[in-house]
Amino acid sequence: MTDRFSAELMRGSLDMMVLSVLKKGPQYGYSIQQQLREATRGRVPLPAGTLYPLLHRLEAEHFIKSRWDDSTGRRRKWYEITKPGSACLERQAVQWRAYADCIRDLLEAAPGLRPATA
Amino acid sequence: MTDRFSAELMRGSLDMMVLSVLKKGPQYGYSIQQQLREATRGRVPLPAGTLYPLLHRLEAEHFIKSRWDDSTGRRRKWYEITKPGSACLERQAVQWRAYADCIRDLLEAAPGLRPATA
DNA sequence: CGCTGAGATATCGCATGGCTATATATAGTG
DNA sequence: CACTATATATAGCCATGCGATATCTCAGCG
Repeated sequence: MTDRFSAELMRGSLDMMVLSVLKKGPQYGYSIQQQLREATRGRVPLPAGTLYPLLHRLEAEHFIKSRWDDSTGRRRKWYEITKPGSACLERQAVQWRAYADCIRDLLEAAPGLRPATA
Repeated sequence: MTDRFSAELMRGSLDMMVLSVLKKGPQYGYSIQQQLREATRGRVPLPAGTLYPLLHRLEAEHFIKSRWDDSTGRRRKWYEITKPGSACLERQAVQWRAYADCIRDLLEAAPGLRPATA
């Protein structure tokens, strides 16, 4: 029931997910991972090998910026969404909603694929 | 406004889209391409370099089966969805709806990202 | 009749990006 | 002390969408 979503399915939305988490406030990598996992009831585990390269990419594109916090024993790199990042997120959200509607229409046009309630 | 959706966004749903078109009845490659483009108002153009390898892959997985029609001058390869293909499509549709709901929740949880109507 | 554009399929090679495995280091717990 | 959780990072693999390119047929036009 609550299996994780397939990697190929999530591809293309992961950036948006991470940005949407950061939109609520600064976070460090590990906490983003946890928040996403909890918010999706375990269906988006976002492994470290995906998360960190993704954050580096977003930073290289200036959609987020980071600073280290070495004050505690655990080195943490805090990330914050930038203004271009917010704009990008907004664009992605708009595009995503249009896409979701598009797919929904396609699925409903195919026989025998109506949602369970039908 | 009606730009095509980004490749990365569509990745992971293309198989499902093609299967959902074939669910309505047998089609040949070129006609699948046209139907998808029209049904999505040009936002899913599905170029030949994507379409044909995709069809070969689906056939290798036995989700669709094909036969040539050489009766007309134009060689056409007709595709038909199989029983396993229908089952696969149904699974993908269920997963996709769950995923879409999941993303919607994430986006609505982020400040300033509510749909335009809000 | 040759040219052009649409119809129709196919494949190569590149680019993107998610994942596993691995590495490193600290903190807390039995 | 061993083990788990916290915390970040990278190399290399793998899947797949796309542009470019190649064939071949047919319809229309001058």
